[in-house]
Amino acid sequence: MKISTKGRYALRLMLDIALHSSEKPVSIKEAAKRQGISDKYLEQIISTLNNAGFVRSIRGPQGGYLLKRRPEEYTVGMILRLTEGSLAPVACVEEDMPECERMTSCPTVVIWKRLNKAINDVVDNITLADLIEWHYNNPENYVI
Amino acid sequence: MKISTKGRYALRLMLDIALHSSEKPVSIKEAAKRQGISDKYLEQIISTLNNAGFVRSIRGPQGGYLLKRRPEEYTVGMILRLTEGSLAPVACVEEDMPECERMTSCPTVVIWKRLNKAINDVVDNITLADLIEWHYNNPENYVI
DNA sequence: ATTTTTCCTATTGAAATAGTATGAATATTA
DNA sequence: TAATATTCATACTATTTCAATAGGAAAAAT
Repeated sequence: MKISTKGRYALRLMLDIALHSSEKPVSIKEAAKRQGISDKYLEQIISTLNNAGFVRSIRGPQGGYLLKRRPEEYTVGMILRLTEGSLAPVACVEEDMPECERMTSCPTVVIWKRLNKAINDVVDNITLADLIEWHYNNPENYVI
Repeated sequence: MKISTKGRYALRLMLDIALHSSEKPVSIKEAAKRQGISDKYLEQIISTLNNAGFVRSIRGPQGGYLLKRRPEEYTVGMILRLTEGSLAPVACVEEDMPECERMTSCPTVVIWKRLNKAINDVVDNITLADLIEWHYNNPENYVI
């Protein structure tokens, strides 16, 4: 029941781009350094974000990445699902899952349905804009 | 972000014992057959439950397992945490975790805290007794 | 004594995780 | 136009986790 580095790094990367792309695109090298993450690994992650159209890429020197949309248009859920895959705690409550034949009599499915809803309610109601706002409201982040 | 078979099987096993031990202990062979799970694998799982004192074992022919306490005394969370380990979505929000040094300025920790709370709120508020009750309230389970 | 059960530990194959590595393609700028 | 900085694409690898299997010892009932 863990969120892997892929999802966590993707979130930090999106946030890093949001916070640092006001003047110029954010290169992976730059973001990797700031975040303390391997740049080769981040390259793989940005590729997923890029292919999904979450960011726009600019090649060559001075190139890098920009968000395609405004921060309020990305939920944590969108980013995690893209990079992690489904967040459902068990396969049988995933979207477009052919119902398991003992679904109606399964004594535990109610747990998974509730858990699934609880997880979705959290991740689908926090946006990148929220994270940015909280970041700026935290005095720690001015002590630089 | 998946619950593994260990946790899911442990839950089904506890429920199976709860439902079938009124007259005699439930043997692993029996439970494995009913649940359609490998009995050797279930043996490993029951051993965890037994070592934790969740069940009482009786050896020899006509032996098997009984719940140590009443169904209302076991939450889903107790069973899942025992068999799966911590349910925290990331390590840094686990109990007795030495705080990560950038905790106070971490822009994503708020997500993990909320997610953790949402997960705990679900699993710590469903007991085996609830599962049993729902089971009996489901007409499907009488069509046998 | 035989059988049925739990108990204990080791092994295994497959998949997922968390990266590294290599190099091509593209664009900037000197 | 050459050098450089970047993205883009793909392959590889080491480690760990997952989901069992396997084999046999110990205990208790008949």
